[in-house]
Amino acid sequence: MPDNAAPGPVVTADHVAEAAGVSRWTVARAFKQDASISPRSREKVMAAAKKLGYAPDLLAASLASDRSHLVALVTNDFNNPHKLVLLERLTRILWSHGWGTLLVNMSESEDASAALLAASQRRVDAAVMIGTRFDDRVLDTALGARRVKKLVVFARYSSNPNTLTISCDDRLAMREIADHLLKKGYLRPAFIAGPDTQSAKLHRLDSFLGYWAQRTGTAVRAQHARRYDFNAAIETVNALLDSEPADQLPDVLVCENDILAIGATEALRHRPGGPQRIAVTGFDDIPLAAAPSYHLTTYRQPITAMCENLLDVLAGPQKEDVFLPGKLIERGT
Amino acid sequence: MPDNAAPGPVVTADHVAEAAGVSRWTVARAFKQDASISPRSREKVMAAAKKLGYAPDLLAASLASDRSHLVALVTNDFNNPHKLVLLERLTRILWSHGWGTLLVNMSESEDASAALLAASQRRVDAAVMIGTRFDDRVLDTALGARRVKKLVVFARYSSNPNTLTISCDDRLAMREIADHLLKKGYLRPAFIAGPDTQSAKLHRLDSFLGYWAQRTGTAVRAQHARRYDFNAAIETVNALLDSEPADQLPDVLVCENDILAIGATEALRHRPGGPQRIAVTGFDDIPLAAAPSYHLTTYRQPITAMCENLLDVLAGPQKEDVFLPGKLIERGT
DNA sequence: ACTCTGCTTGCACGCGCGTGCAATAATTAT
DNA sequence: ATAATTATTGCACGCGCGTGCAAGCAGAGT
Repeated sequence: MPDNAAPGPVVTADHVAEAAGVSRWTVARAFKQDASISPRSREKVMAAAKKLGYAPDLLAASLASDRSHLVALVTNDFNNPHKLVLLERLTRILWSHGWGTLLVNMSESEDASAALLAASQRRVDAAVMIGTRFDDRVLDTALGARRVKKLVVFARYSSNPNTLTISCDDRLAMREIADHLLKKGYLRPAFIAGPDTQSAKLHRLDSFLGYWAQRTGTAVRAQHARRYDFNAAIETVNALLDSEPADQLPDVLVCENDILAIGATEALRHRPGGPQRIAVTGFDDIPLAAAPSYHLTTYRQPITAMCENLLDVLAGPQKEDVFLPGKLIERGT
Repeated sequence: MPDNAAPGPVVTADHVAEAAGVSRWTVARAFKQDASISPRSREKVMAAAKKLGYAPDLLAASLASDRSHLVALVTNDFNNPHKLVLLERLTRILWSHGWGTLLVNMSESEDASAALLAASQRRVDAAVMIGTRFDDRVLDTALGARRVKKLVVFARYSSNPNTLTISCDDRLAMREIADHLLKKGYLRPAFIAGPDTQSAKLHRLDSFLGYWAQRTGTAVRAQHARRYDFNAAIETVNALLDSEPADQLPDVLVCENDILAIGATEALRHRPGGPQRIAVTGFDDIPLAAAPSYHLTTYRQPITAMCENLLDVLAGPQKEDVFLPGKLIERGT
């Protein structure tokens, strides 16, 4: 905390330099992590800086160094509370390591290029698509057109070779869920999927179907919701149940995420013919999943580990795609 | 869309100038809204810019002009899905008007000064505290120490004179809710409040109590939750109900926001002695409030109007605090 | 005392663009 | 046709700091 705030003109490194009796560059060194500077000079500088209330101007630093320490967080799905968890973790961890986060909303267009252009005009060091639907093809043009140095796909998959994926291991996750269901004696699961599955941004559907077939030799029925929200899930579940004879109903609904799972629970609970006793599983472990009314068995993504991987990616040169194991959260199912 | 992406060196205004056969400053003018430039030059410049894939560097522009067109969105409550609605609306509207949004997480410290310092180092033109709890006293030191040019408190109240408040009109809202309840014949409301009320960041509690007393002459019991989340609400409601004789239970729980309301509903539904038939109202109209299981009567804040007011504040000189009317959403209650 | 090594400091130059004014070209008035 | 206006364009300077190198300095070795 500065001893006396200088409400007048902005304090620059020059002022500090003068006050400390050193050159401007020594001031810069004092603020740099492992710069060659004597402890004595650093102390002098820091004292002067504190007195004047100086803090380096990151904007000017960005321009000079060509590294902004800014990353764009790009999203287009603001309906899912899980986004909030991701945002909280990402912003907290990134800021604590010196990265600023620009939040970019691409829900208007479904077109990443506009969002990435905007981000690149701010000179971000990287753009992170967090849990977003997007067109894999536009990424190339967006990358080529403007200098987005790194493009990370977070909590989703992309097969674009210019992109880096950091995600939960969906295949493993679905196998764990399937194993859990088999152990509990369920025999006829149905899968409630969302729109992302269709463009292979998530591998939950095919992983589950494949593994279930492998273990039981039976096929699983899947139904797609139009959007990731309660109401779409309710419609979808009703359509599913309406289309099956009463004696062939599924005994568990495996949902691509918690939003769909909660919608599914709602649908089952308010069926025209009275509540249905069908189990439900979700994915993400949003706070509501733990509420007594749902008590949802779900799967928690390793968000902190994913964020730490992101830090590595930001720091170093391009690395390989990362798929991390999450954790099955057993509740009511 | 650039005709052919230039993957090599970054395209600057100089390159465009050369390609268009004009000076660099004419290029700048072509991109400026109402600059004095002939239509012909602008066309030439735009054509060249398109061909080269040029877009102005906002970072350099910020440094040169001392206006970054960046605003910091500061938050510390990532548990409430309503934040996501606010963030979506704010980012969409601000970006579409040329403002970049820096998302700053201050959930670590409860201390705005660290967050504001970080923001100021990025030279934001304004910081917006969105629905945050904060210590009113630190704002001054934070403002003084570093140049945060404008500080806006969004969806909360602040009495700090150096701050601008843009919020829903809580007083009016609670009166509407009270009127609605009276019309429906409720007689014994209880108020479930959160921690913010204690520091007067919200006026919902006292507004409701005051107005109810004025209209009925009876006092309303209030109970505070420790945090804004389901579980805290569940505890709080159970404590409230346990402390009252069975024949003096409230007939409606008026909750400070939807999170508390949903927790309250959960608590009532899972009471040890069986479900309680007590009505619940909320505030914010989060998506879940519309789910069939809750079908919550609640109050929708005028977010879009609030965002447009924010735009005015960002564009012009400091204005006056703004309190906008929202809308009662009548559902199950 | 002198040289060599390694540590510390100073500095010229540039990052890409905005501002304000001066110079030039296009237009209109006389 | 010439002068008076106005529309358009060019330019020097600076925003605050990083980079890479060269100069300065202290201690170790001989």
